[in-house]
Amino acid sequence: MSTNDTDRKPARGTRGPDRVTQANLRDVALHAKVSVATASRVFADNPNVNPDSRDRVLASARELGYVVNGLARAMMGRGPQSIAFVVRAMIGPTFAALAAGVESVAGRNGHLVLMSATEGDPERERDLIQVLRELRVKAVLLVGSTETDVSFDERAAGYARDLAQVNASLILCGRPPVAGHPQLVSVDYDQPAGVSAAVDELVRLGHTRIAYIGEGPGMTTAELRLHGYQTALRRHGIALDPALIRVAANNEADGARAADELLRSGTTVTAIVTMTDNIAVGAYRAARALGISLPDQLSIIGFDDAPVVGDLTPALTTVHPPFFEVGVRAAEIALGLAPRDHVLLPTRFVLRESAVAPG
Amino acid sequence: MSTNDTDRKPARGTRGPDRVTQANLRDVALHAKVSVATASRVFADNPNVNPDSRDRVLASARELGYVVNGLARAMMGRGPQSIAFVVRAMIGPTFAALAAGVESVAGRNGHLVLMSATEGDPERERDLIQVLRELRVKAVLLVGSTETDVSFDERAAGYARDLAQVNASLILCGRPPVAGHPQLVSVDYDQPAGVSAAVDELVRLGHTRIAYIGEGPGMTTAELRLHGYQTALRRHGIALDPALIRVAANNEADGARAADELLRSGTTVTAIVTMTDNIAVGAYRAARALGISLPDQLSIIGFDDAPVVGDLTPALTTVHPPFFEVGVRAAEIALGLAPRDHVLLPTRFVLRESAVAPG
DNA sequence: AGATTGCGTGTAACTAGTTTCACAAAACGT
DNA sequence: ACGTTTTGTGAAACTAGTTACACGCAATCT
Repeated sequence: MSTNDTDRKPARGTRGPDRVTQANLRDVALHAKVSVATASRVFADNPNVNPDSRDRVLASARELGYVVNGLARAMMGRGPQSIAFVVRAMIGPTFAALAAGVESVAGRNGHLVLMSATEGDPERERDLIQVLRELRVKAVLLVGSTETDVSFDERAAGYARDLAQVNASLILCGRPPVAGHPQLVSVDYDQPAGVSAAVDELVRLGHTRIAYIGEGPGMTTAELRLHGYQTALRRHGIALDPALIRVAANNEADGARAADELLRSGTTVTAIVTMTDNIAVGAYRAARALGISLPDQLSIIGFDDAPVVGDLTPALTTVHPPFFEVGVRAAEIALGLAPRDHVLLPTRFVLRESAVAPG
Repeated sequence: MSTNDTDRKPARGTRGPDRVTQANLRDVALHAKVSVATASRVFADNPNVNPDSRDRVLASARELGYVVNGLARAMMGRGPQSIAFVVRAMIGPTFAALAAGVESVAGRNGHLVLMSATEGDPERERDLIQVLRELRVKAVLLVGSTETDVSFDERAAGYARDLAQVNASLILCGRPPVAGHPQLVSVDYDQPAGVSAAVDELVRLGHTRIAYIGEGPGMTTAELRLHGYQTALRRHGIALDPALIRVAANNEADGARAADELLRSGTTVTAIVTMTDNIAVGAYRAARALGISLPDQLSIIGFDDAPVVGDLTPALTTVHPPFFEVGVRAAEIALGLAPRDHVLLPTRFVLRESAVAPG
């Protein structure tokens, strides 16, 4: 035994010169005069260990500053697993609420959450999923609106296949199931229904000249919300007027620009439904700048129920999407706590001051 | 060789019955008729590999559906490392901006970001850091306001020590350095200076009865911002009136409650500085409800420059903290791209409509 | 008393990679 | 043609754990 002892240099690994080599399980076992197996059992909370040995191992661990190597553990399929949260950009309360929902479930169940942003770059997306696959994450949540073209559908199906290879799953959050690939589970909120509810309310109030401002086609959220507007109007027997549909990027400045153009176009408009609260705020600005009084001369309804919009003048009527709940449900599926079925959560229409009967 | 072949059962590991065992490097090497060492070199992008062997290995890998095991790699100190982002709660644009800053740096440098919430529970915080330590993260960013008592300071120093043991570091974000532990690096923005700038502007406009509404003592952000108010008043030779300092939780409803009590207390108040925009929005509500006209009868200045507050009526004057930049700088230190020095970033005063000369 | 059960433990074989070292063969220089 | 480098490769020893299996010994059961 003593030969074996001297045989082993104090720091076996010949790494960096300054880096004090970390004590490992072997060192602890040796110091506690037990086998590695017994030492391992102590840290794995295996009950079949003599209390005496356990104490010696724990004491040695403390003395040597031993910290279990979670990576070695993970390799054996032990220890906490992780799920990945992949989003286009970490922006705003939407991201925060979704992330919080995911983390709350993961945290409660001893899982870790990896968060990454793709910046909309498919190459980065692909690289990221490759890395996550190598790290054997349990699931990848692909969060948010995505391109509506087939290229995304195929990409996503490829990711799902690749992930399945390592027993991981892909879950889409905040966008609907992919057309040709029903096995690709989606957790979404009913975006068209949300916008339809807004239109319904305006029609009920007596509006017929209802405009829509939102992003142009290409992304799921843009198309779904526009679609909600169109189907609601059709359902009410109101003809779609192309002059009433305007394209704007999802920010206040461009929303203001689009609203300004719309309001100065000469077309009669008594109400505007916007794709997002951001655009609605832009519409407020444009209307104000043109001397249009809100809400009596123009009703505006947003979407997202962002913070503070309820304190605008007039308080913005909007649609509240259950972002936190989407995160929760997606995480539950990711962890196998819920069946792998598509989920479509309802939105809540929030009637405030900005929608009234036409003047 | 054929004996060796049959000797190995197709699925060596006797794991779950349905789970098709993953091909590993040995399988690939065998299939490509090279040694594991050579196969390893192929995936490690080691140039000393015959193109012919490389092709055979890659072909075998494809055929067997081989995915490098990143966990095994990580154990060897290869592959992507990760940094952890630990926050009290994943709420609002503050969290989002900080997270985005961290992720942008980490992502660009091939690192992964683990995000977790403590919910303010020190036990969960401790467990979390233990897990992160075991997983050999490169750094833990402890984000946001923390308790001001010594218990936190000691806890944090303990975390730093524990993390140092595994060559990881602790970085505090959005709170100042810990008093007795200067080695504990902090990345913060100048919170007192931000509030002071708000007070300075109000004094310049002619206000002397300037109230403050914010959280009570106990957390760093609450104390720093209040302190900025107090020092600015003192600097201007204005006596501190305890009746002008009100406590409110950081939300609109409680901000409204506190503002209501203040405005109905009989004390003269011509301006309110609030700890956060949330509270400022509550103050708007309370003032409105009491028939006080904004901004001519009452100036209000917030802090955080949350989205949409610039579109309130009147547009909220506030202080813009560089949250994204804080995240960036913290991540740079975490990755060793910047020196381990304390960072204190400036805030930007955003003058809008809610602060005017007293009526 | 003899058989049976069960606890505690160690050996050795796993998890899946990387890397050092030695050694051959090919390429290059004289 | 001969020595020297370069290149490519494989065996084996590492990274740091877990765990199946066997075995000794003590406690309980017939």
